[in-house]
Amino acid sequence: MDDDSNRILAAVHAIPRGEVAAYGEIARRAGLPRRARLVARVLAQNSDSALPWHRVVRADGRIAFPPGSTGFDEQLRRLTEEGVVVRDGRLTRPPCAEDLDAALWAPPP
DNA sequence: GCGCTGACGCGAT
DNA sequence: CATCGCGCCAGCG
Repeated sequence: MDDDSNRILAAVHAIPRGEVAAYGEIARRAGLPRRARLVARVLAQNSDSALPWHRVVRADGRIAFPPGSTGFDEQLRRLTEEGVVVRDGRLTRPPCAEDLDAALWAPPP
């Protein structure tokens, strides 16, 4: 497990319940711009069951797994369970970097 | 080293 | 909107 992986995993852990982030966005937060594919690899390899990997989707709001695959179904199930609305494998509202920034950096009310 | 592949992203069509 | 093409990067044979 190298340092890059740890930063990526930390960024994924930071995604609030009910929110989602794009692979590229996670990479950016991990200090690894243009490494979206690396994020995908790390998630695929990761064994931590506590990791909210299902909150990571593609930049256009679509689930990365091929529709019908077990991974797709599992991610869809978990997102739905968190109240995230998914239709035809796509989020009703695509992941917004600014919204996520606000959610993560906003001071507690 | 080389080419292929993929849980990616983005602009063009 | 849906697709395509091309760039990108790490693993693997």
